[in-house]
Amino acid sequence: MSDAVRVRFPPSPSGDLHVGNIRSALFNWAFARHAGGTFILRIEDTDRARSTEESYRGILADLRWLGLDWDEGPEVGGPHAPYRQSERGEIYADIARRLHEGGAAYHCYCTPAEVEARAKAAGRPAGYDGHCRSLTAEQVAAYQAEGRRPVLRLRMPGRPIVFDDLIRGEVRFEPEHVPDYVLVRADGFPLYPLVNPVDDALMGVTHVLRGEDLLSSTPRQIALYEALRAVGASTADTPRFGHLPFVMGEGNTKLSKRNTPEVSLAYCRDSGILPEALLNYLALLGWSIGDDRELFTVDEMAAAFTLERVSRNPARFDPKKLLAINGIKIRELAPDEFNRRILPFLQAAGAVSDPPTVEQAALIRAGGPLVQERITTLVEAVDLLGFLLVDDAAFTVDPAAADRQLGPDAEPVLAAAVAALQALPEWTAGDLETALRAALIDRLGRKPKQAFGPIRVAVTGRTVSPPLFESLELLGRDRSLRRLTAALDRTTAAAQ
RNA sequence: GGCCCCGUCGUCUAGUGGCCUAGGACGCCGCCCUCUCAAGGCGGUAGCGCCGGUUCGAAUCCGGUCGGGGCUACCA
Repeated sequence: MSDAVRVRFPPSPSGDLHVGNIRSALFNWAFARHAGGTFILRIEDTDRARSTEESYRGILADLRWLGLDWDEGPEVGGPHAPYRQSERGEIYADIARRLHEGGAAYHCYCTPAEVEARAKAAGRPAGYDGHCRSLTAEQVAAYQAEGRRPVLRLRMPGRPIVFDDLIRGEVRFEPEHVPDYVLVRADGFPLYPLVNPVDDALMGVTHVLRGEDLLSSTPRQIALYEALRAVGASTADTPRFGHLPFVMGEGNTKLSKRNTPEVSLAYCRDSGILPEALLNYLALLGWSIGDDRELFTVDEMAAAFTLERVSRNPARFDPKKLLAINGIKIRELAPDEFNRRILPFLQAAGAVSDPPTVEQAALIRAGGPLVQERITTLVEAVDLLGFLLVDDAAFTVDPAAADRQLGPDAEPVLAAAVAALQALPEWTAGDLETALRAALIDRLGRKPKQAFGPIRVAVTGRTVSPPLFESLELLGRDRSLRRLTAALDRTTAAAQ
């Protein structure tokens, strides 16, 4: 028996990946990479009503976007294919039959209502009472004559189940709290409590790292592993279990897209969160690298990842901190890389063609560094660079910005600016600054704020922009002057 | 209700009996820089849920209590 680490991430394709899922995928991935083990992706889509092909494709795309590569699973294959449970129906049917024939599981004809009624009548807590554990042939015949169809239940061992949780330590369950449970529905549909451990066993999973919501189902899975071995359906050792703390929403609420859109990976991607930032932030939710450090790459995380440093407390998801880390990661990008990353956002906004023209590419190359340190998410690059990239015909001045900066007061400023700039021999940031300071501050006596505000709005259309003189240089003499005179005309007209 | 898990600044965390008058980060507040917005620099705010016990000594160990969460399906 090899001691190589094998872990898995088993999402259900019934929606977008959210930060809770991703954190779980990340920890499994890091654990596998740290140990030089295998990271398996398995799609739990037995529930056809809730599973969609779209979601399935989305999950693969999301994991690739994040850079969490899997060694076995859909599209990459592996020795235990197929890795989609919807394609493994025969395997589950066979295992169920062997569990039944081997006596580890039995047919139960009780309806849920009957089970509940008996528990209530006996004053016991809800749960199955083992009623059908040893039915006689006559009783079975009678039930069948009634037209009842049985579910398959696992026969739980009548002893405490104790296991050493990798994160929480020893956890113990007494037999009366873990009743016989359903493996296969009356219509033959195999349930999660069967298929999940069966696949783990068949795929040789050695460590199960998952959310703590599954802690109380662990004794049932341990019992199933034992049953599988008892009937000769598997020789796999029971894996080690480790239960990760929850990732919760704000307050003490559950994670929800309603109050916190950032929990959705799709939202993060579309708003310009970097995958490396999302991963770095999520790593902090329930794990620490130590040494008062919290910025690192996924590879550094994998190198350092151990379960001893996983926390037992639930963590609140904090979009503010995600954004803070995103800003840092954006600033860490090499300039070319930064420009490459903002391109899709500029294109989506219609500011740049696909592919960009030579002129657009040059403007992005020159303008990128001006905005890199002033944005928190990549979409914001559109707001800051848009004035530079749009056609003159499409250029507009934000009305609120015009109200604030292009009133009657602005007229002399704009007039002086136009005059000074028309005469300027060299159109460079340095010369532009010298000329404008001389014209507006020295000669007109304006404060810098009052001097440059109107020019900024006239030229960029906004009160917030990249540094003014560099912006003017990039925009070029003709376009700048045209915008300044347009603004001047406007203030003049308004004054009359 | 029963069973299980958890409890350090608002939030994420460091802390594994003396290095803790509890460290870092985000947030927030103030100041500096400054053509806007950022970035950056400096400073500040704020925490061991509570009660007992063990010990020379407890955020750290034990018990209890209170609080939060999960599970208790023929969902996953």
